[in-house]
Amino acid sequence: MTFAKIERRSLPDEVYDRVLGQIVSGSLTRGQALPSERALAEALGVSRPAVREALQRLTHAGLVTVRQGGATTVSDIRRTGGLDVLPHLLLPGGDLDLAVARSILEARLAIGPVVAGLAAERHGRAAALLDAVTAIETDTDPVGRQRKALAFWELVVDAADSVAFRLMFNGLRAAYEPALRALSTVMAGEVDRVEHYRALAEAITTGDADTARRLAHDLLSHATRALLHALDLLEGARR
Amino acid sequence: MTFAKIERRSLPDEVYDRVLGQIVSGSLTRGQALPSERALAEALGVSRPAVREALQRLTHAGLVTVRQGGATTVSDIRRTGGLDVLPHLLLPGGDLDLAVARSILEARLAIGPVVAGLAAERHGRAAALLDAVTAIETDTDPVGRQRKALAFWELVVDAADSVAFRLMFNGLRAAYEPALRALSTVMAGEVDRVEHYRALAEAITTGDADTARRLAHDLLSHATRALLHALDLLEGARR
DNA sequence: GAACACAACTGGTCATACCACTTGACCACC
DNA sequence: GGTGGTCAAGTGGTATGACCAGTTGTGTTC
Repeated sequence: MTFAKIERRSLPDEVYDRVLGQIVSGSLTRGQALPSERALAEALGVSRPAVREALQRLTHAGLVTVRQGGATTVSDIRRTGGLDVLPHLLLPGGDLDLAVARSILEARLAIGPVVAGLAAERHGRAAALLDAVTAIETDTDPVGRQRKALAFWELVVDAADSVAFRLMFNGLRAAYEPALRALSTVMAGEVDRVEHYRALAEAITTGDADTARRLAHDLLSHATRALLHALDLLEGARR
Repeated sequence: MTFAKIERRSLPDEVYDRVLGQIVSGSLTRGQALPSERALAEALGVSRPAVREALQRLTHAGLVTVRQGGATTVSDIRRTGGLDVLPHLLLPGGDLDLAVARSILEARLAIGPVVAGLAAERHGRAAALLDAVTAIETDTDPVGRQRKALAFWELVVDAADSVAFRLMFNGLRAAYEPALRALSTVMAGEVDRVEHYRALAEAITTGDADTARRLAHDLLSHATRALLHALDLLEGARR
């Protein structure tokens, strides 16, 4: 019997999720006006500062446009949103959006090999990488393995010494983490190939950038292909 | 004589920038405690709600950790920050951080060809892309040209039909835009090659993914090389 | 039709009060 | 010595009300 940390939810966070959910689900569309802060506060049964905090957060996430004296309007997520919206697009209403999942896996596939190559050029630390591989191997739970794989990639992206890739990784990880369980079938063929991770760690620590790129690509393309295959099956079932 | 739009700066935004500046400059380091909301409000001569809004924003940007009843502490930007921190890292105190600039250009170089390839597979719209190329050609101002090139790439990333890449593009653009002038020397060799953009638009609209990838890589690697060259010169001057 | 004034409404900021939680100190009990 | 309980002081979280700043629509005047 274990106890998990209790997740605290502040009122502005609840308001943020409510409004964001309406935007993502399409109930609130681009250009549409939100109720005033006062009206929203009354409707949601919270104070106006709570609504303000949520709206400011939505503003900085690029999801709404606020004008003093005027109505707050919904922005075009794709034009102005940032990576932190991605988790909400991936699991709208709790179900996996396959197109979003595909785009995440495509992005990983584009970035992973380059990051691995840079890490090899800039020399990752052998001990930490091998420890991370062992951690993947040791964890037999599908979700746990994915977490361990993420920890491995965190070390790789740190070794790449690129702040842009590092911050991107943070955003992609944040998107992916809520979907670990939903994606575990698709990801199994990747995270179960421990020897591949080990070889990648080896290539990085010996500075073999070409091999690192190739191995990373091999490793990451499996899940992308599995998802595309699942998408094809879905398309087929639809006809 | 033209007039530019007056940029409104809210008080919470000013507080956010103040605190973020301290974090980015290293005056406030990882794990360090910030003053309480009340103390900070008094020190900055603003109300507590303004400070709250700024701190909540810093929290959601992954830059500080707030605990009810306890002190707000500075987080590790690289571990928890998102892409929206990137502009602040690129131009800390107004001067270009070359390592950050390099990482942005490396990221572009990794992503651009893949996005171009996807756009070709998924067929970008010819007219819009060619209009965008004409806009690049027509604008002779170095900064303006870069803006037009960004508009071109926006069309490309839209044609790629990948929300993950699209949102990433938004973040990278936001990082890059404040540094257009500072980077214009490095970028000139790229944005001045209009015929290259035209060929890329052609490859995308005819669905030639391999050519699109190659052209995108050629196009984007120039600035990366120019910057690396500048970095080498700086290294040499330091010895 | 253009310019102006005004009212109503919106967002922006502040002050104050109170609640919820954390931390440290101290005490009691086993 | 270790555990649990209580209390005070300080922190963040929330609400209310007031007022300021900006926007929009309407009516009036020229």
